[in-house]
Amino acid sequence: MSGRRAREPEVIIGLNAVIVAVTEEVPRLLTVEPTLDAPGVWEDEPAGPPPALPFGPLDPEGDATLQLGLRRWVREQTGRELGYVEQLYTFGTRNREPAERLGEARVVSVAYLALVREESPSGASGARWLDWYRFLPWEDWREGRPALLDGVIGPALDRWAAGAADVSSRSAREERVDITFGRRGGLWDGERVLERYELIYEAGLAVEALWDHRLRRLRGEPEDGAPRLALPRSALPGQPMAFDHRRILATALGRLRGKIRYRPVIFELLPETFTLLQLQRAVEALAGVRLHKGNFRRLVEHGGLVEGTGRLEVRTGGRPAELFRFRREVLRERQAPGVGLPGLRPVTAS
Amino acid sequence: MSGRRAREPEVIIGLNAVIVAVTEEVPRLLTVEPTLDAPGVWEDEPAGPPPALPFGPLDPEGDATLQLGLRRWVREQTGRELGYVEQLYTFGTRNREPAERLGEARVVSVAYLALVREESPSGASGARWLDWYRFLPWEDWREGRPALLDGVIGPALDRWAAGAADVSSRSAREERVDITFGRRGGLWDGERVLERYELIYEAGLAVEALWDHRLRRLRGEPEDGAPRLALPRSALPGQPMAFDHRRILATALGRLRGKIRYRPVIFELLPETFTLLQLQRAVEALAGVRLHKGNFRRLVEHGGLVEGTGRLEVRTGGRPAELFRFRREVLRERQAPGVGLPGLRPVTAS
DNA sequence: CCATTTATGCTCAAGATGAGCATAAGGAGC
DNA sequence: GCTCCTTATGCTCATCTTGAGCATAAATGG
Repeated sequence: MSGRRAREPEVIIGLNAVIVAVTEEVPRLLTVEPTLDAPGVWEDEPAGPPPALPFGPLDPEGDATLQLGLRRWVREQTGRELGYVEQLYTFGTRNREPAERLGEARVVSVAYLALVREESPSGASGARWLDWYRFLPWEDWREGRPALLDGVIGPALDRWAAGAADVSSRSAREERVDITFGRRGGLWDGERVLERYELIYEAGLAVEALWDHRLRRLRGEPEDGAPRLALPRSALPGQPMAFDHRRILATALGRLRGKIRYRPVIFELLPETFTLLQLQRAVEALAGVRLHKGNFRRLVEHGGLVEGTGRLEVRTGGRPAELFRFRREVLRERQAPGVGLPGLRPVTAS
Repeated sequence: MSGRRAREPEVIIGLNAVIVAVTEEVPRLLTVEPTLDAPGVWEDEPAGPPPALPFGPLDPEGDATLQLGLRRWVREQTGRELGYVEQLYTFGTRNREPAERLGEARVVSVAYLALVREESPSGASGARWLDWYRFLPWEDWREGRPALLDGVIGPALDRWAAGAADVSSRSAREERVDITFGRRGGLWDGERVLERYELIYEAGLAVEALWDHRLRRLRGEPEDGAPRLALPRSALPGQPMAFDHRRILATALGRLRGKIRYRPVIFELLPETFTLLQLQRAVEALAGVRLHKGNFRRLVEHGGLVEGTGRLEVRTGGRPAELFRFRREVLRERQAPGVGLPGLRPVTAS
């Protein structure tokens, strides 16, 4: 077997958590200040180091499973006990983490998605709940098609496609842009969040490309030319996150949007009882689109996903609404109990 | 940060590949003889060491990404260049791998799913293509409900549920069995493959439980009592695989069944052109159910997933069939182009 | 009392789906 | 050539599902 060395190079398993809550119709993300020091990488960032996802290393001797390791350090760092946790993806690209810059070790990160209910400010210092659409603003279509798409992103993607080396790679780029962003008669697919972020990154619309290049330089890696940003820093769409954390966030959002369609995970984000509008608003917050009220109600009520409690919520701003709860029995009745299929389509009127 | 030690314990990243092909309506899996030696673990196996999934370690210095590492050693070991590759899941439970038994290192395995077309016998020694339903026979409903389910598995699951410590944990077990295996009016959900395997493992229906326990003993781990098999070895459902590879296979099958519904991955397994029946048989092989011919045809033709070539296939055994090809344009036309939604439902008549 | 807001129930057309039937066009056996 | 068998292909039809909108109910704030 080639490539193996007598002295094994060291590997560290990192565990990243995308901890999500929905409050006041806003999908929020628990962020921290980046803990691993990365001198020089963010030195010219006007706002200081960008927000990072919570991170902790696996204890290879102490943690019996990866998920238990994640739960352990989230508990240690925030005092919070996680409920619903699901593995997202494992990121192993070299030089993702500044720790690698020192030649210490290869860092492979296993990212998890956690859904929590309450939005307590959290015990950790520097921890903050932030609207996740501030990092991926083009994903929020609840107020209509984001102006960013036509004003900033579209033209930059066109320039990127036009800048391809030859004709065939140009048409490949064009097709990729069309499919990923639903252009030219195509449809916007809410789940292609990661593909869109990666395209935006490649097209020079993400500052992270600069930082990544700086890290590679600091480590003396082979370079394929410094990336050029397509726009001045202040005009780039969305706020950046530390390291490759925006990519992880995009993975989480795409996965979650898919999952609410066929598994009742949305209830992990809601209180025990809720009105149907609260439920709808939570789904809309994740899906990033507005839904038809009557049809949504029919979907969840006739679909057996919820049942009324008989109690009323009076602080609705209008007629009082019945409080509903999740109906567990649906798990054995229906094949893929979730909201959607294909119900998750944008709506014109409410 | 608690739990960290001055001298970092070693970690090895393993890369596992579930390499799948469909030939002659049989979904096949590339297996090898287990390479890591595990003395004592399979000593009383009548048939010798069980088949294993191909495995290779990540080269932390040489491999720029995990997927490139996977592609590298598959190329090195089998001479085969992989096409479609998708990350499946990362398995990090302690003592999964016999290498850990020696106290050498913690092994964390990133499993990948690869879809290939041809079924060449492969260059590696000991490599074999095996029908994957031999490992998970209860997942194949193409010839009707597997007799195994009522004859062997069902009663054993009932005994397992009845053996719970108290009433509430018993009813929890019962509910889990009902949902996972679609009992008591519930529906069989083809995608819950992993959940079913895990239940079968817990209920003492998988030999792997014995091996795992043996490994823990050899390492001097805390034991929670030797697992008792629910049946004599020869009566256990399905053939075992080495280590936790049957679990990885179950993960792959479940993921693939889900994916064919909304992404056109099925075409990765077919030749450039194919008849509609070949396409249907391939889908059935993965989904494990028979489909309605007319409706399937309507789904893929009207759904714009395929287009006729005008050429005919004559060796059909009946009237010649038109050869079709995948229609790439569907990627930009449709939201989730795949076979199903909800089309993938078993059928009574053909 | 009225405008506004949210809740809830209902209708209706269009489209998708499940199931089956009928006919077409090959080959094999005689 | 004829019959039977096999697979291909086209079509129907009842039933559900979905998208969109309307009407009424019940709260609040002026």
